[in-house]
Amino acid sequence: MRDLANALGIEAASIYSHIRSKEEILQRVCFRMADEFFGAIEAVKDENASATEQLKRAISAHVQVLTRNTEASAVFLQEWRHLSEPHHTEFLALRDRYENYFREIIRLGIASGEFQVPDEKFAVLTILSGLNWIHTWYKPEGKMKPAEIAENLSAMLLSGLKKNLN
Amino acid sequence: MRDLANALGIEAASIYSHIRSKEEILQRVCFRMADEFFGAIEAVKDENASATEQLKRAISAHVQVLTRNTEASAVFLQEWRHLSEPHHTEFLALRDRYENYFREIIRLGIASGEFQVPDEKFAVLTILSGLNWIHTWYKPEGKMKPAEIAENLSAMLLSGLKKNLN
DNA sequence: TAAACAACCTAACGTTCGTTAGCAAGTAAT
DNA sequence: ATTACTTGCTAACGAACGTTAGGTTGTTTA
Repeated sequence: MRDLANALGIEAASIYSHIRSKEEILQRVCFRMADEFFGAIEAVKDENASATEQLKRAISAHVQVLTRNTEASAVFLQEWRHLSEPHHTEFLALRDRYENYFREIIRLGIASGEFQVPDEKFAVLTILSGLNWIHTWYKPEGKMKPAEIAENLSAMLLSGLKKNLN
Repeated sequence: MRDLANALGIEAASIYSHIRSKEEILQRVCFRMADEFFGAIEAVKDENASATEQLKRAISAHVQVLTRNTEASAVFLQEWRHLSEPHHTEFLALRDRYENYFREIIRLGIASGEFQVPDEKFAVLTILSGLNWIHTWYKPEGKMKPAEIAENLSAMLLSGLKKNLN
């Protein structure tokens, strides 16, 4: 709190004119980011597109949110564990719902014959882990732009490392 | 420290008969795990195998270490940031060296025509992110065994989601 | 058998933590 | 013009933190 106050140029105690507690900050960051992720993914939702196309768009949306808010994303991805009840439970429910977006796409892709996957849930976890690692190395001033990152990720996750003989 | 002492059934102050400081525990865990990872990957090293085979073995070795030490792995993957100098710098150097193992395999695979990759460093990061996410959901009593996890990960990372038309 | 050491204890240290109480000044609403 | 609200302040609270000092007891080592 004293560090935060210092960064704001005010006294630690003054923070409490704006928030009720330290945990409230955590809650706000976590649930605002959840909103951002849902907003982004819902904006690119398109029932008529192929599973491949849907997945590409979802990945792109996710990467955009992640790179636009690197610090809040780090909190969202790592610090939600420290949420107190009932927020902890609520957060996990939201995360599940978000994962289900991806799961639906995978399911659709399997049904349409586009995808071939060892395990559905496992596939989603691996995809999201690849996406969620970005915040640890992404730098806005780096040479790889968000759109390019999304493209590369889509390529790797869809086609893998193996040389494509098409 | 008091929590740790409680778990050990002794007083907090008694811990200091065994260690110099709290940070020493962090250092020991981090560098012991680094040893484990290096040991595992060096044990499966085989210059004569194909890049595909080498990558599969490296992934398997990594997953084995990760699942055999879930809690220490969490520390190794997340808490190294809190290492003080010079250990912080030393740790990063080790991590770089470890990533280079994978990078070499990718390079080899590109040279041999086995792999096709948008960006070499990016590929390694995505692979390792997929591996290092495991500790957040893996349960020894779960139905997916380490060997199976490694196999699924290899399949996903090598071939991607797309249906293989071989 | 004496000395050294290991592993624990109790008591307490100084610091940092999140937070509250109470007050002052500026701004907005009635 | 009075009231109420906002945003900041100083001072301080109790709790928790990592750690040290100094002592006791049992086990090794010389």
